[in-house]
Amino acid sequence: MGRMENQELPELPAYAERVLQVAEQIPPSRVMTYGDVAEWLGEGGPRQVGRVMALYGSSVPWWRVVRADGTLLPGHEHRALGHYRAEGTPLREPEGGPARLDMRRARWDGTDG
DNA sequence: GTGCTGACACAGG
DNA sequence: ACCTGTGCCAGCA
Repeated sequence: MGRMENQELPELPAYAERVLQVAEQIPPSRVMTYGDVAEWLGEGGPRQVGRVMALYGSSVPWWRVVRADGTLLPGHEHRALGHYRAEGTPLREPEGGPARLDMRRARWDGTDG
């Protein structure tokens, strides 16, 4: 047949694959914003990265890709917070207020050092 | 084709 | 600190 049946995985858009690959590189206790990922990739924008994470993010450490203001994902706060505490991600937890990421300390610029 | 939506970002008030 | 409007861009009805 003139057709490769080497189709082990569902076809993932190339861009989505790159986004997920970046997400996997984020070290524990660190985060990148959607915009950071897009900029690091040099392609797409924060909304496109957000779409990829919404559709395919479950296969990578999704809690390490966050909004720029450090607020937690609505509907996933509890799960995300569990991960942050477990890996020691810098948080700001005001008394009686919603926990947020301390972006100044947690943000990772993509350089390993 | 047009218009709305969205795991966003930023500037104002 | 919070809310609102605007810019952004791909996907979808």
